[in-house]
Amino acid sequence: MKKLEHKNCMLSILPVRDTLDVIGGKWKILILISIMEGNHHFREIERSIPNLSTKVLSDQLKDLETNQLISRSVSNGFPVRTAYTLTEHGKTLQKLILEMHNWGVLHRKKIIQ
Amino acid sequence: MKKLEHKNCMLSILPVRDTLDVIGGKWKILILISIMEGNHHFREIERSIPNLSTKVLSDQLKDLETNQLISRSVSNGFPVRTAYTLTEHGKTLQKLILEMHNWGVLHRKKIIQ
DNA sequence: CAGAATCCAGGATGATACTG
DNA sequence: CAGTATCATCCTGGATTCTG
Repeated sequence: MKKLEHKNCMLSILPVRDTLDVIGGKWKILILISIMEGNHHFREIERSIPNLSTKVLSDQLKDLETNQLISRSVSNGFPVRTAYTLTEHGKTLQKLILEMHNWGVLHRKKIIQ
Repeated sequence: MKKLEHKNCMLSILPVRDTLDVIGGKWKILILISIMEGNHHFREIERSIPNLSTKVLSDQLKDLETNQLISRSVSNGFPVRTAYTLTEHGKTLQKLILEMHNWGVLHRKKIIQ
């Protein structure tokens, strides 16, 4: 079985890209972690993450909901009260986030020195 | 121990962000995987990843080298022949990439249905 | 409180041509 | 082959204001 020239590796890559689409970017993981750590309301999440604007938070929450990582529930009182929580599917991300955390720590050690 | 209002979770988040800075974005992981799979020369890597332009590849390779994930060696012949390979540090990413791959597969199943 | 609507700037990305 | 140089473009992200 000969090795191909410039092997095209898109097949093995697509799932990785899917993952990055869903949790990559500047804010998505931060928002997920914030919710995991107990922040459930819009302003709560917003204030827990420095430099996060309302528009960006709003956009990102929609994406996360579309990808079924979080669910949104709205109270019927006034003022309106919403709550964002992780779905079961969202919870499957925790292991991956932990891995990313660990590697980040390792990398910082490696680079700083 | 009372739970804080809008708990600020930046401390637990910084390492995750480091990781995303290093391997996030549209191309970095694809390039790493391409090298892992046996593509070592500039044109080889370029052709293995659809829609990747030479400028972007060049930029990204520099970033990866700066972060000590890959190393670059140049032959003394003509035409010039370069080879990119994973460093030991770069290899520590393989586990994480595998996790991302697995989660991507899981997620696609979840969403498609 | 929860978010939508606008508007805007800067960086990331891309296409193409060129050099050694 | 292995890139660099330029220039165009897209798009994320950010500031601000406004509504229910």
